[in-house]
This record gives sequence, structure tokens and C-alpha cells, in this order.
Amino acid sequence: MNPHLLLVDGSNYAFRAFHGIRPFYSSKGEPTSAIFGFINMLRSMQEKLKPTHMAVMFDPRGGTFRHKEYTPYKANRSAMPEELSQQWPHIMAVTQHLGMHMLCVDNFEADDVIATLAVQAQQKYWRVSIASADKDLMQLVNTQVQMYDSFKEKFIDEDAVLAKWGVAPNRIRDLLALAGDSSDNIPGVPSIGPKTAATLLHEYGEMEQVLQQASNIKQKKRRETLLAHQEDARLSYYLVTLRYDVPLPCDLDALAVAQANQDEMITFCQKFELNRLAQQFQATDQKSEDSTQACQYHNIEDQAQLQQLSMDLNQQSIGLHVHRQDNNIQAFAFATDTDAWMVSLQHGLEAEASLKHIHSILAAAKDIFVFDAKLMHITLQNLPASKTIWDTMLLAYCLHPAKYAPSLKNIAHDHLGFSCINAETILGKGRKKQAFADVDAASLVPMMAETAWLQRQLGQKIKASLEEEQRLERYTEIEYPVMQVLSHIQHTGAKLDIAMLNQLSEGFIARITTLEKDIQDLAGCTFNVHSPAQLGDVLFNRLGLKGGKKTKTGAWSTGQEILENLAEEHLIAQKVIEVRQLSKLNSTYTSALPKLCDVQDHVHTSFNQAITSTGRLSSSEPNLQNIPIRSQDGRQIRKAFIADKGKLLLAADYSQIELRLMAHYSQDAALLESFSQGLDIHRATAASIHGIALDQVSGEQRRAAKAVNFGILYGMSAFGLAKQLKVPRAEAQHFIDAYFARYPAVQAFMDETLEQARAQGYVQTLHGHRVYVADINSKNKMLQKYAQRTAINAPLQGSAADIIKVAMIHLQQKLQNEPAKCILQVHDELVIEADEAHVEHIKNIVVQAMQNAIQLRVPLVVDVGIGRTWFDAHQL
DNA sequence: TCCGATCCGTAC
DNA sequence: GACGTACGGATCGGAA
Repeated sequence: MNPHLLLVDGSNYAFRAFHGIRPFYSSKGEPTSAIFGFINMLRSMQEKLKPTHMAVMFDPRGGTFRHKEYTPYKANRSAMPEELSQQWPHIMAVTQHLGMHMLCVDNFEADDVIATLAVQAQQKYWRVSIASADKDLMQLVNTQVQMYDSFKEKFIDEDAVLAKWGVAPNRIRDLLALAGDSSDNIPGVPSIGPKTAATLLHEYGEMEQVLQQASNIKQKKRRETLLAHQEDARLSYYLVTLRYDVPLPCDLDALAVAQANQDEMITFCQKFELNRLAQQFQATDQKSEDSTQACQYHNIEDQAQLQQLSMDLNQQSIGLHVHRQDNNIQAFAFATDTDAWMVSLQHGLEAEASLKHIHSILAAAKDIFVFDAKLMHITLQNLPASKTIWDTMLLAYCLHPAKYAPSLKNIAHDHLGFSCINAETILGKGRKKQAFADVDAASLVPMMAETAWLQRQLGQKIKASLEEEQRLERYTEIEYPVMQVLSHIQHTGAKLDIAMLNQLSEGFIARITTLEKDIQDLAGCTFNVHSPAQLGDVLFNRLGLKGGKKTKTGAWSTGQEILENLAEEHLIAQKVIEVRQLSKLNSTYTSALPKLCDVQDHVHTSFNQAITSTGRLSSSEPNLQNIPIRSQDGRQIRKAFIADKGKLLLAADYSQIELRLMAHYSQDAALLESFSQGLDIHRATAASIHGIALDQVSGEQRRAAKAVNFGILYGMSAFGLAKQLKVPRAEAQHFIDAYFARYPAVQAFMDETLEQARAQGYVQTLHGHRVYVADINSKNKMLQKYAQRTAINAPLQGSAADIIKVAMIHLQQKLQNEPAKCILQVHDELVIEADEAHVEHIKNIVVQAMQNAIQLRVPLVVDVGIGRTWFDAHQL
């Protein structure tokens, strides 16, 4: 493993320990609180980050070259308090007792020593973490070097520096030099603060450029102060620049973390009457464990040990990890706070007998913490349904939906600052990947054990945070029950008519072949019709068609919209549109779906519950939430989704649920009225906008109103609407103005939502799913606009997701003893397979469950279709 | 040979 | 640049 060097600004931490803890004294009257706090900080940081190398830096007593060259440097600092000064030598001494290297170099500040070491380590490709609150040190941050905030338990990387200061780490010096730093008495340039400095640096690059081009600055006052204080800025730059050339008494390898010297620590703590600490060192003395382990790791090698484990874990809260390979269970790991065990089915333990024990362990456990409980439910059948299982993936999603894919690695890093063992380093990756059974048990134990242990730590921590914020209900009442429903749905699967898919494929392929030939004939050359790059070249260079646009990477854009514009001019465009559609249908659906079927022709999608920001589900492998319906060719694919023999499919979908939620939230009188009268909402909108009667609305007017309605939900601009409707922008603007004039409360709702988002940084759904919109206050207008659109859309889309989740939970209970099963969810639609004989009865249950999932200020309307296939179920 | 980025298109 | 949320296939170029 790559070395990880932790550099601690000891002086900084000593001050923080002194000021952060209520003072206390030994019986002799010596102050000891800073010593105590300092020891705890170092130990907890070491435990959290588990560095391989570590050094703690202190400022020298005598002052540094900066003081000599610039007398006012740090002259504003008040003298060290007497009580801290007394503890100082002991703090320096205890660092060494703890097995860490202490460095204090004459004439140089701790920061310079840190910089020197960081650069040396970086040259050897080590990972470096710097624990300090000093902003000067941010200049060292790069892909290998991060700052670490031990109080927030957060790393500060390049992005974080940029987010905080508006400039990259390599410009922090420039920024501090311009803005000055009152805590260090760095003069800077008067009236220029960090914000202005960042703006200037964006414009001119580096500080020296700002100074040299200062005479071009438009604002009079700013220009004059910059010109007048050039030398102050240059001096400041010199002062904030860290030195990388500090002569050091030792090399990097000497900084390897050593065990704390137990005896010295015990005597030291006793001397200062820090009895709790002394006891802890006595305890670890006995264990003398490997400090890189999260806890004690064990390998279970026979049934007797497994039986013993099963008894030991009775009524315990346990972390669980299951290792799978191609959907086959390879091994388990269990963990308590202090111990973790691997139970491998591939290293000598007999599988069937072991699984029995494992089931009894799970049945007898108090709380179970596991990542992705749904996968566990599906692979381990017959789990006790009565027990609530704490799913770290869902807990983390409830607390703070992340923008990255949920993975244990990410969650452990975010919530514990823990870098977990990478499965790839143990098992290899790609072609070099080894089968679990082929790897030595001894190398697998740490990975398995650590993962199980992490589940428990993470689960408890996140659960506690949710409890503290009184948001645990989101987990227990919504996400966890939905997970159970989804596990049933996935296990059931959807039945496909593979012959039908093959038949469709054949037809599509025949047409694709013909079209490809036609297109090449029209072009007069052979080329790959499916390559956007080659197609763009043919259309716009070879054929010289007009109306081409470039994508942001400079390539010819060949999207549908462009092709549609070309279609009148040249037949080739029409053919490309057609071949695109057909090859999409074939490659994504008709030829892909049969490959994912099981032996009984059922396809088991994965419903991902912790992916989307809004709280919707997503579906993958295959995605069954984007099966075509809009085009006639595509729609045929739904004929391949069939009911079993003697059964029928019901497709039940919420009508206009997001617009109904808009009515509910905004309480707009006209919108509420339209829905309560059961009107066609798009027709009603058209009538309102144009001030005409409902029956006077033309097809074209209704179509435009529909676009406006959807646009409203998505925060659309006049530009976007104009493009959508292919009308002049002014006309689109007119539609929007007319809409808001007729539905004023909608505007008010949007304003309130944005205000809320700005104030708290997130918006929320009806059932408390949070959508964080960090960029809502961004200076970058584009990001800000984007965040605004998200903030408007999220409560609507997310509340719709909440409602159907509640409906699914209720429906699952009601269908428990009925001859019917839910097989798909498509955001506002549920597909249910029901016995033909009871279909009307089931239909009523489904409609009831969906309509009564929540009481809104408008009625919830559910449309249901019934048929032998999904296609037929949509023909009302 | 594998991967990630890009482009494009499908759904709600 | 300009309409929110997703997933995934084909191509292409660079890395392993």
C-alpha cells in the first residue's frame, strides 16, 4: 500500500486544545487540560486516518526569518497565556511518547517544515494529509496532498479550496498576498478582500500580472490603491510563500508511525493525573494489537468455531458483509465493535451447514447493519421479516443524497473519513482478477472483516444523526418498507415473450440494412452511418448541407433536431432519423432484453433506491423504466411484456401527478378549480391563456399549452419554450406571461421555493426527502440558474415519487393474500400481474391504494388499463 | 484489450 | 447557455 503521511501543525493544535477545553488542574495545581486535549486529538486523528507516517510540527521559540525580515510579522499576536506556556514542554514531550515524530526547526515556522515534508513525500508519490487550520497551508493542496479538518472530520481537496476561496490552491498565495491576513499581520492591499482578490486573479491569472496590469483596471479607486500598494503586495507574497527547503534532521522514512511507548505514556499520564488515559494505555498494553486494524480480525475455519460465534453474537448488534461473485455467495463477515470474523464458503467450510448457522446468527442478532439490504434479501431467502435491518446505503441516502453512486467506499469516506481496503488490491481487476476461492484466506480476512465492521460503525453513526435531526422516520416508514417491496418485485421479475422480441428484432434489422444502404447511396460513399462524426462529415462537408451546428467539442452536431431541419432539404436526413430510431430499438431493447432473461423468460431488473437526487427510483440491467411507448415501432416492444398463463397485466398510472402537486403546493385558485372539476388540464390551460371557452381550444393551442405546463414544472425559459414549439421567442414569452397572469399563485410558489432553497440550502418533498441545491447561491450564473430549476422541479418530482412509494407499501400489504403481484414501477405507473378471474377485484384494490396514498387539495386520479400484454394494458 | 468521454435517444 | 430526473448503446481514442 502507498504510504500515507500525516503532518500535524502541533502549535495550532496545542492552542486549540487549550482554548477548546474547560481548564482543569492536577492536585499540585498544574494546568493539564491542554495536555489532555492534545493527546486525545492526536490519538483520534491517528485512529481515523491510520497514517503510515506521521510528524507533529511546532514553531520555534525564538522567532523565524520572517520576523527578522519584517518586524511587524505576527506582532499583533498576544503573548501565549501563562497556563498554556506551562504545559507547552509537556505537550512536545508527549508527542514523542506517543510514537510520533516531533519537529521544531530554528528560524522556520511549523508551516515551512510541513511544506518541505509535503513536497518530499509528494515526489515519492505518497499520500499526504495536513492537519491544521492555517489557510496558508492550502497552497500545498493538490491531487496527492489534502488538508484535514479534524473537528469536522472532513478532507479539504482542490475542489474544496476552490469552492471556499474561489481560486485553485496554486493561487492561494496570490489571494492572501492581495487580501492580506490580519491574524498574521500580513498587510496586503487595503480595501481588497478575498472576494475581490479572487475576481482579480480570475481576470489576470496571477498576482504579479494583477500588479503589472493594474493601470488598466476600470474602477478608479481600486486601480489607485493597487498602484499605491504594489510593494506591500509583493512583501505579503513573500511572507505567505512557504519555504520548501528547510534543513531537516531526518528523512521521510524515519517518520514511520511507531507504537506508543506504553510505559512512558502510563507514567506520563499518572504524573499529570490523567487517570482515564492511563487506564486506556494499560488496557492496550495487554492487547498490543496491530494498529492498522479497525478491530480484531478472525477467520472461522470449522463448524465448531462457527457454532461458537453464533452463540457469541446472540442479541448483539452486528455488522454484516456478504461477498458475492456472479450472484453466488462466496463468504460472509460479521462484526461487533471490537471483533470481526470472516466465514468463507470457499476455504474449507461446508456450505449448507454454514448457511444454517448464518441464518440463526441473523435471526438472533439484535440490530443488523448491512450495505444494500435488498441485495441481501434477494440472495439470502427466508430472512426474518419482522426485524428492521439498518441499511447503510439507504441511511446515508436519507441523511444526504449524494451526487455520486452509492458505494461503501464513498460513504465510509464521507461519514468516517475512513479509507477502506480496496477489493481490487486484494482480488485484482480486469483480466487479472482472481476468483475468491483462489485467494488465500489470510489475505481476504482483513477486507471482509473491515467491511463488516464498517457497516456497524457507519450504520450506527448515520442512524444517530438521523435520530438527532428527527428524520429517522424517512427510513423506517418509507425507504425501508419500499426496499422490502422492491425486493419482492425484483425477485418476481417480468415475463417476456422472447419469440416476439426476436421477431421484432428481425424486422428492425431488415429495415436497418436497407436504410444503411439507401443512406450510403444518397451520400455517394460508404461510411459508418451510426458514427456521429462520420455522419457529420458526410452531411456538412461532403454534401455541403446548410444549417449545421457544432457541439461544444467542435464536432458537427447530428442530433434529431438538426436532422429534422435538414429533412425537407435532403432525403438522407429523414433516412438517418429512421435508421437511428430502429437501431436504437434493436440494440437497446429487442436484442438486449432476451440476453438478460432467466431460464423461465423472466427479466429481473435492479430498482436502485439510492441514486436519484429527487427520490425517484431508477432501474438498470435492464432499465425497464424507459421501454418505448411514444413511437408506433417502439411501442410494439411492450407486446413482449406478457402476463403468465391465466393472468392479466394491469397498468395503473397517476394522471398528471406533478401538475396536481403544483396545484396543491401553490393553492392557485384557477388550477385547483380545473382539477376539482376534472378538466383536461392542458385544454383548460389553453383556454385560460387565450381567454376563450374550453370547446374553442384548437388542437394546436392545446399542444402549446401542454408544452407550457411541462415547461413550468422544469423551470423553462422563453428560449426553451420557443425552441420546443418552434415559434418566435417573443411569442413564447407571451405564452409564459399569460400563464403567470392567469395562475399568479404558481409564480408565488416558485418564488417561495427559491427563497427557502437559498436560506437553507435544500428543498424538501412532502414526506421529507431533501434535495440539496448547493449552487443556489453560486456566483456562477449558469450554475445558479441550474440550481434554481432543480429547486423548482425537485419538490414536485420528489413528492410524486414519495406518493407512489407510499402507494407501493400499502398495495404490497393489501395484495399479500390476493392472487396478484406488483411487477414494475415506472415513476407514476405501477404494473400488476393478476389472476384473470379476479382482475376487477384487484383493479379496485390497486386504484384504492394509489388514490388514497395521500390527501391533497386536489383529487388524485388513477387511470387503469388491462390486457394480456403491457401494450394492451395501455389501450384504454 | 479495456476504459472513459462523447453523442445520441428512450422513458417519466 | 437556454427543460427536470434517469440508463445505456455505439463510436472513438488513449491507456494497459
